[in-house]
Amino acid sequence: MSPRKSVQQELTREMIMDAARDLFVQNGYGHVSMRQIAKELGYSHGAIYYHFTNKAELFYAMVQEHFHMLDHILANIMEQELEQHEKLKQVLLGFIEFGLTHQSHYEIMFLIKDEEVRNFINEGPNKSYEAFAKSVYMLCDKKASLQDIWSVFLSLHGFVTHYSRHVVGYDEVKDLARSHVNFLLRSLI
Amino acid sequence: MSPRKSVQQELTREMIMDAARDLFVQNGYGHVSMRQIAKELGYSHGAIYYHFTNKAELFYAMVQEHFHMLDHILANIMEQELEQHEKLKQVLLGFIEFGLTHQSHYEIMFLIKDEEVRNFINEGPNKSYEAFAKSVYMLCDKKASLQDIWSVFLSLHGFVTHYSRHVVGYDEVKDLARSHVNFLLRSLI
DNA sequence: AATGATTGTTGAACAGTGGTCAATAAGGAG
DNA sequence: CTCCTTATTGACCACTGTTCAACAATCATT
Repeated sequence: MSPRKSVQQELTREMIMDAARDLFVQNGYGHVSMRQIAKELGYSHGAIYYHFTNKAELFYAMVQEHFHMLDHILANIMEQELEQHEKLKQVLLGFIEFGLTHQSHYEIMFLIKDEEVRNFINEGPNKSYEAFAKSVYMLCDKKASLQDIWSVFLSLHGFVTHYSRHVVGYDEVKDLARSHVNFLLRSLI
Repeated sequence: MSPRKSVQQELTREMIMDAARDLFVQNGYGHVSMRQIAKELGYSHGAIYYHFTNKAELFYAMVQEHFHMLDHILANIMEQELEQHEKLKQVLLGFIEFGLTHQSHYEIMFLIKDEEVRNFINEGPNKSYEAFAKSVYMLCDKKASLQDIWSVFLSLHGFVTHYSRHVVGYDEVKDLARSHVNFLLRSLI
């Protein structure tokens, strides 16, 4: 039974997440095993369970980062100096771009049914959605109903989900995204 | 080594699919094992592999049935005597109802990323979508663009996907579905 | 009726999974 | 130089999808 490593290479949450992120982005949630991650790091799989209780917890830790990322992207767009209508368009496109650029993370954020993972997801989506909804509401001169904003979200979600499934990058569907957003804006304003 | 069963109880594709359907509807694709299905049937799991090459093939066989079901639902609505506008509404609502009533099947039809399953899926979705698109096109007096119809589909897909994730039945979101459909129709016509 | 070929079922085996846990050693504190 | 906490290991468990040699039941042919 070989012992633990010396302190300069002690395993950390960060290290695990970094390794997991890479594998995860390449293969998706379902196709990354704890043993793979451990191997990548040069540790035994048991070690990971010292730092994370679960596969689910490990992946959700990464997801939290990405909800923040989404919030930032949105906030950035809001701070730009653009015509209101154009800004609204950018917000919706920004959501799609985020979803298709971080497909694997979008998957856990909004797609995974796995109860174990979902147990960790509570505030994340709600908070992000609230920021999204508020932005859209402002950019519509407060003329849009909450239900309509919700419909917009669901419709963007549909776009991302569909093209995520066929593993397409954002660039490849930029034009379609634009057209979709225009379609949605037509009934929003 | 116990031998095979006598002919009155010989295993068939139908029998396997029936058992699989039940388990699958209850637990979703990822949480049904071949051994479970075999147990349900009173056979060893190896026997299933005589009739289906794969778990993926088994489940896709069921999915094909459900694409036909979706087509029928659509065709039924089209045959009803309704005002055009109302009929269009029913088509869109019909899609959502189908998706939320057969969540597990919708999952494989439109959601699963698994390459193995996707290898079997080729014509199914395309054919169904074409029928859907044609219907919508007709009911709009041929005034809607193909891109808009595609956007409608993606938006319905988003609705189903979202509420599927939270395992809600159609009845519980009927009103929301209606509101979503109205939102979409507003920019379609 | 006997023989042979085909068809269908079994269960052991394989490589993989997530997760647990006793054993063990490294490093710090006294 | 002890004691204690902390981190790591790897055997182990129960499970997964899949393969396949062994074998029996059935059908076809002589």
